Amino acid sequence: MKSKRKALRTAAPIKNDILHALLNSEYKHVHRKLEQVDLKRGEIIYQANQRIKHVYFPETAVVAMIDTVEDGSTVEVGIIGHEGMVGINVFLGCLVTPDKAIVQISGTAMRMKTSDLRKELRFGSPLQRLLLRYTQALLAIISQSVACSQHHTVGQRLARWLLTMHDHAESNQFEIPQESIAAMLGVRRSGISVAAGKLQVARLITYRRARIRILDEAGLKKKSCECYRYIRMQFDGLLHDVPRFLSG
Amino acid sequence: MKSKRKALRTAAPIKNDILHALLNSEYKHVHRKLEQVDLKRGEIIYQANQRIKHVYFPETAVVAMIDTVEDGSTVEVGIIGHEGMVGINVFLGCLVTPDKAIVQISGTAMRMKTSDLRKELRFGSPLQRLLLRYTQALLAIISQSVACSQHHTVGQRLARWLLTMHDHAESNQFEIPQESIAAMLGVRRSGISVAAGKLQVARLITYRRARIRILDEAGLKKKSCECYRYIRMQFDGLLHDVPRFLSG
DNA sequence: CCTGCTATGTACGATACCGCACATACGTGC
DNA sequence: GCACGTATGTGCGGTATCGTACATAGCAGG
Repeated sequence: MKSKRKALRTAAPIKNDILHALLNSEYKHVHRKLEQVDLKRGEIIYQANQRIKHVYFPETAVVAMIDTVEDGSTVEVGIIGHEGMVGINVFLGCLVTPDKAIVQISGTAMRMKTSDLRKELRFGSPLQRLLLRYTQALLAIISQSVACSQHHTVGQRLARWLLTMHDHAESNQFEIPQESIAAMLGVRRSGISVAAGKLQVARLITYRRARIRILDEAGLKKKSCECYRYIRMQFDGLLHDVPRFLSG
Repeated sequence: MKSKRKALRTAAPIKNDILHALLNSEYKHVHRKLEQVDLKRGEIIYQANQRIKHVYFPETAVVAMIDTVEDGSTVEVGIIGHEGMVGINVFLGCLVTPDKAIVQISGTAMRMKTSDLRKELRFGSPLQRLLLRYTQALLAIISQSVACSQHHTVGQRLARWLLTMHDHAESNQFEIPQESIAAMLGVRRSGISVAAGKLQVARLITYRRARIRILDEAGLKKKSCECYRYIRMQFDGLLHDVPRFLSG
């Protein structure tokens, strides 16, 4: 088992969980349609209502899905890292994306043409099962976001966001200006400045010119709303067959 | 009455859009697993984190999906009427529901055992395609709800909610106390009282002891945020093969 | 009729966040 | 070192909403 995986990895280390979970043979098949790309922070992968050309399986990159309302205000509806896929709408049968997708943390991703994904989605395939399950997690997380933006304070939400980003970055340091965080939470930049300032005096983070360092994860969890744990639980559930899920 | 209902069921009038969209032969097959039930306003169909025993295809009933946060506050994350199915998580491969489902408008629904649905979900079946597509719409609507609760006022959101409910109820009168509306929007009851009062003096609605009547739909649309149109568009898209979707 | 429950209207201080403006700090390129 | 663009800190009046409390109104039952 271990050696098998290792062998596969030496050939081509698979850093995306969905791709990694494919059976060996299936992956070998899918792999030919994949192409590795570098994604840079700020890069816009999808514009709202644009036709989707590729879906992306992030490896080290982290991508945010963003909704924009008529007055130009924005809010993040979901975050996608190595556990998921960007472009779930293709899987659900839609050719355009309702929201914008933007790279939050630079890194690599594997991408595949929309048409190729559709071909790979043979009914009953492991890939299809994995994507159904990922959709389930995404739905749960987005639902929780509705409650979160309605009931939790900017301070709580900032802590939650930092923790989630920290998990995805797999580093306790990453780069992002307050302006961007404000756009994600749908609040003023100065609101983030104040909230981040409080976390800083509490010695939970340091923030210096777009470079954030997490100092005290446990402390941040205390400041954060329950949504962090909830989101974490959803993502963790994807990695192993928890009994709540059908094994398929 | 019983014989009449039986006759109705065999004859045809299928009031749920998903069931209705099934090919004739497929529906005949599925139909044997369906059972019509009456749902009363306030009835709780699912409790959060409970195992799902049945999925529901509303006919005249309208059901809300509700998220509850730790301090007990609630918010509606989605609304399901004759266009959809309650229990989409089963379809996505999960045996429990993350949120509560409660009947908002009394009426009928067809229901099916979870296990039966899973059997019917042969890969590639029309039912599966319809549910994938419905999931897509649901995802889009919930995403929009995140933006809505973040950026729009209670007044706008109330107007949006009334319009959406009005569409689902297919009547310009329905019953619901302000307390429930407040729980849906995640605000205080008195906030609804004030906002509804404004709509009343503007002669857009009348509100008398839980009985709401829509007087001026066009006027309400003007007060409402864009989210109404957006949600409406998503639901309408389910009914016909819009080019954005794969016909597949 | 009175009683009691539910639904609604209203008021008021507290607060979180907004919109905006401005000053300051950092970092890059010259 | 200096200039400039970007990032951050801070302040202040304005407003939406909160939390709470209380009064009234409609309705059902005895």
